[in-house]
Amino acid sequence: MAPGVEPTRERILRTAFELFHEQGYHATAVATILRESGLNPGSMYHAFGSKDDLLIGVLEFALVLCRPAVIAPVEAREADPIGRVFALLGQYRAGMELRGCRMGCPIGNLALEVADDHPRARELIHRNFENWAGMVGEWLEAAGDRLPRDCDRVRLARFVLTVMEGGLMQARAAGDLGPFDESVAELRRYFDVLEEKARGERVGKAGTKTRGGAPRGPG
Amino acid sequence: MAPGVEPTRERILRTAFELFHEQGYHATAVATILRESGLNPGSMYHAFGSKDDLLIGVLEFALVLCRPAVIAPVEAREADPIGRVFALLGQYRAGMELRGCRMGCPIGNLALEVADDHPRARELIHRNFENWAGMVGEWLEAAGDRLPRDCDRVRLARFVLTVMEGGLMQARAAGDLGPFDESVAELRRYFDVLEEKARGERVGKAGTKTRGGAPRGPG
DNA sequence: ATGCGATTTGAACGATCGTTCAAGGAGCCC
DNA sequence: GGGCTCCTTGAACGATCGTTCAAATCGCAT
Repeated sequence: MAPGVEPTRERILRTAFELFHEQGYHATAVATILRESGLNPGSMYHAFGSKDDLLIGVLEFALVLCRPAVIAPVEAREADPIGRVFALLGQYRAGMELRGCRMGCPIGNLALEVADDHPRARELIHRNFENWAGMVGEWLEAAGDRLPRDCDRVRLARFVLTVMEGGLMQARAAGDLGPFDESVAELRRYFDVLEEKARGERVGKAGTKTRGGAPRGPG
Repeated sequence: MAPGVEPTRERILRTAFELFHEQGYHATAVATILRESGLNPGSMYHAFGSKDDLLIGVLEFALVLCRPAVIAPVEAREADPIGRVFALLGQYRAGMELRGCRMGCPIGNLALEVADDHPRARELIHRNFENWAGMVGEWLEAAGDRLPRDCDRVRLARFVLTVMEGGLMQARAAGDLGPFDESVAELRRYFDVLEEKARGERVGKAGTKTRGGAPRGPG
């Protein structure tokens, strides 16, 4: 293959991913995917047995794409683990703003449109969510004692996803980022409370166990 | 019209509402709506100019249905204003459980499927959300000084919707109510914190004078 | 050059999509 | 009963849907 020429399979996947994100699964015709990717039916049906198979491919594609395309940019820009959570939310916000409050989350959209009818797709959507939340969970683990001892990091990470998806949905319906911003603000307030509680736990611990000093650990 | 015979228009609306909820908008064929409602194309196109018009009708229908079908049962069962919030979430949970973690919220589904392409539908979905959150907001207002003074009731009501929609989405993807329950548990914890803070404000107010700024009048 | 599997071409298919409309009741006022 | 309006009937339409496949072409080892 000549350099710079995208392999057929990936070209279809990328095009389909974009179109599913823009229009949804059912509203996207195979003919449109072919036109946008500049390919013929036979090429697509050589790579994917059906439109449903293509959907599965797209969801596997998204699973692979998540860390490099979504998580890594945030980690590059923001070092603080809790700061990263809100930087991630800010990144989705920026995307929505660019697109005029349209489209939202590509996985979330498919979740509500196809999860009930395509068992394999449902499973992959679930894994996309778990993958996303798992990476946020790593950040929350890294936050260490800045979060309360009894705070379930995995659960809190899923909650971040909950707030993001719910916020994006309402922002899209409103045609305005207000509902998203307000949801994130409530989440921020929740995190503030958690961090404050953890601060209390640290000074209590410092008094009885280790030497006194700054509540924060080593930089 | 004979008693007990449902008017054509309402029969179509109810059938379409159910099918849109079960299968989504694009996946539901007009022919299916006609079959399920036992009507002919001409009857439907006499009442609604197009499938898109029917979608609008369904969203107006849902707007009217919200208080009697969703809010009223909760208010009948639970008297405590904050208890009502979680009773409402419990009601959606029960629905999801009955349906084997399928379908989710009928409005939320349409929000992600059609909001971008149907401006009038987007507006009505937005009004459905605002209506729902407005009623939850009334409960939060009624909670009076059980919530902190600086707690924006309207914003918190939208946050409840955010958590519900995000939780339903993940529960559907997981095929399990776990993610919904965990999201609601985090919200419960948030409410606990807010209520505790409000308790602190109440004893502070009863004892010493509050800090600067215009003190609020009696709730 | 030749042979051969992998890939692409693009016309064509049957099914289903949303929609139309001439014809025919149903109910009601005069 | 006649006439008018409102509503229903159901066959049929053109468009578009996802998909197929025989033929052509490409990539490459021999």
